[in-house]
Amino acid sequence: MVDIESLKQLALMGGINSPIKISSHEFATKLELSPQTASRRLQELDEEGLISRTIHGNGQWMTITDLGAEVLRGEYYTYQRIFERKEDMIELIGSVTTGLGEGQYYIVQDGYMEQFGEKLGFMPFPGTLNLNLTKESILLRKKLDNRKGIPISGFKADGRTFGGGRCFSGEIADIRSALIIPDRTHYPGDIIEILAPVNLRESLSLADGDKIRMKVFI
Amino acid sequence: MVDIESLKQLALMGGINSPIKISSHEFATKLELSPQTASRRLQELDEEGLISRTIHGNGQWMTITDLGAEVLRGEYYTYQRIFERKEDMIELIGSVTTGLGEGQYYIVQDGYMEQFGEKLGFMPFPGTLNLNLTKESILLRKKLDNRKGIPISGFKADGRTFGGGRCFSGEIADIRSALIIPDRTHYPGDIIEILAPVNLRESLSLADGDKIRMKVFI
DNA sequence: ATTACTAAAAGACGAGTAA
DNA sequence: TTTACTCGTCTTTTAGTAA
Repeated sequence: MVDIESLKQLALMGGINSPIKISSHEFATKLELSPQTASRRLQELDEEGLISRTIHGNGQWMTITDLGAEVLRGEYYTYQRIFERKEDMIELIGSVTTGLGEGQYYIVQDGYMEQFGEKLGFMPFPGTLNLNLTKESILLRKKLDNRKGIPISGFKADGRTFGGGRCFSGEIADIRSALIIPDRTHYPGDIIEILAPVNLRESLSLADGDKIRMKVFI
Repeated sequence: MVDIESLKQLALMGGINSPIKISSHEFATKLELSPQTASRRLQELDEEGLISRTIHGNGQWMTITDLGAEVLRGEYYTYQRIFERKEDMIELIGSVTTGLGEGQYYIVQDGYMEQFGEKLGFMPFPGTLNLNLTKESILLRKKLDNRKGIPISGFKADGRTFGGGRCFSGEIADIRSALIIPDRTHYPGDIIEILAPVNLRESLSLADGDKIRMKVFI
């Protein structure tokens, strides 16, 4: 179990962008803990790669690593999910289908992955799950057409252009996931592409044709 | 220490607005804990008044109480503070002064209090701390004039009208606080009114004339 | 003053069990 | 099936201490 509490405290002290100097004793006071425990917690965060430290005789300088920031951001997004849960939530139902295999090529691009990590709060498994929507869901899905969603910017890399798109947060069988809609989509409206932190096909033991429902927050 | 982890999980399951039915075993699975521990954690949350339950033979219905939601929201705002920390932060310096005593009358109005709780993430102590700004700080404060801040809407109650205003989150001596600026202020620009979850005068042992600095996120 | 070790005290967990 | 108790075990914390 990650000691999110200590990490959060360090972030509040400003350690997320720049190194901060702090002694175990100071830190202990903040957390209402003994200096020994504070010291040990910092050691543990260090060992887990969530912070990096340089220790001096009179304290230690530390920064929250990218990994640490990612953990905190994930936590932040969890709360966002709790409190920003829109009244409007649609439930799309569709059957699992095998896409053109293009999805993977696109989403693994650094230019996309970075944005996903930052804006969705998770690093997607490098592949999308495609659902062939039912007729009712196709109509429901259209609601998304005039929603902003979470914008993903286009970029240039390897001498070519990658287009932008929009994401919508959601859940599949309680797994946090996101629907991604490219701005210039080549898919008709009856197929959706889904990102998740895990391989949904494996995690949920899905095969082509299986029906599954996805909650989408709009 | 509050078991924020369990509370968060319940919120994710939807317990924040409506009662949810769940068994210790289900809950244990989610949290990767034994049913015994899950059961005990729910008991504790109940005893602390963070959730309320009605227990049946085959599970229990529970809702997160207002107190519980407040705790979670506080957590949410903490992360907001970490991640939405604006580059722009100003530090206002001023000396403690006794206001006209009007502040209290206004802010205790339900119409305001509800908004404070929701938008600031804390329930303010029913009274404001007034600071008489230094010359430099008066200039700095003007930066806020063209910032949106956190809008507080006006309302009608008891047959009269209460005006709106803007708040700016900040910190005084590490205590989360907020500066409040009424839309139609009667104060000149050299005095600011500060809200905090505690009585700042007492907590910080302040007397009139004491100099103190407040960080304001703009 | 630090950090961080060891060992004792405190607390959390989960198996077993009753209702 | 539940919830929730007791109790042994394991984990975490803190006091004491060294560097």
